[in-house]
Amino acid sequence: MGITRTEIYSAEHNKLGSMLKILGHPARIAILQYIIDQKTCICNDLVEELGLAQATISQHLKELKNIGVIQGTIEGKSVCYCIDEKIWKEFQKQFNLFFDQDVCARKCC
Amino acid sequence: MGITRTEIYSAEHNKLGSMLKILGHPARIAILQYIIDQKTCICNDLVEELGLAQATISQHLKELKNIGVIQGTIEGKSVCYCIDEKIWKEFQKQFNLFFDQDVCARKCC
DNA sequence: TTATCATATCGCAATATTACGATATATATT
DNA sequence: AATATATATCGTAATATTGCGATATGATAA
Repeated sequence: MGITRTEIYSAEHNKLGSMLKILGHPARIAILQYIIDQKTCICNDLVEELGLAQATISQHLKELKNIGVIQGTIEGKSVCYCIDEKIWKEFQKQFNLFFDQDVCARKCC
Repeated sequence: MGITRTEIYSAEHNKLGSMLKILGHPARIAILQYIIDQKTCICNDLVEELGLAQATISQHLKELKNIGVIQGTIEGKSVCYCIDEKIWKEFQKQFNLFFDQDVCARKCC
């Protein structure tokens, strides 16, 4: 136990689930918001901005990179992060495909 | 460590984060999809449908209830679950408010 | 009342996540 | 070359999550 039984779910549900899971942390939402606000890439302003340790920020950035919503390019001695617009919009689309379904109950509730 | 430092984030980010976190599990997505498909309420068809133990399904249902996306009403000896349309749409709206932001990078990437 | 369903809760083991200090790596500056 | 700066990775402690068997609860049926 303790391990999610991904083998019993559809690929779509696993994919959507893992994307939502990664977004489901306030630090990662705050990081995304900061990147969006600054428009341009940022580096370790995040450490000061959020008040988390540098190692922790780096770890969150890695997870966001893993699902593809951000990308980082090396800029001199720092790294420039920005939103990957394509993945961002694709994810939003998938989310809305799920949420646009008719959720009206028939019998009870 | 090990505990998410919610005190350093805005209420909005914490709220959005916890909603996304709960949705970020394939079992809970599969449960929601099943409720949507059946339109009417269901009970422990989910145990057969998903192949998870009854205790596990019950726990996932509880978490979905906690964030308000589903509600359960007692129907004789079983419980009728359905989507709470109001919360559902409200959450979709909050999600899209976040994702509709202009994510275009200025300088690099 | 007793038996039988349906669901919830408890307790626990396995595993995952979060956070951080320490250290590694890689580039820029002196 | 030596130093400084920015970021990544490692190792680890604290905590959270997942899943399940066992048991409790609560309603219906016999």
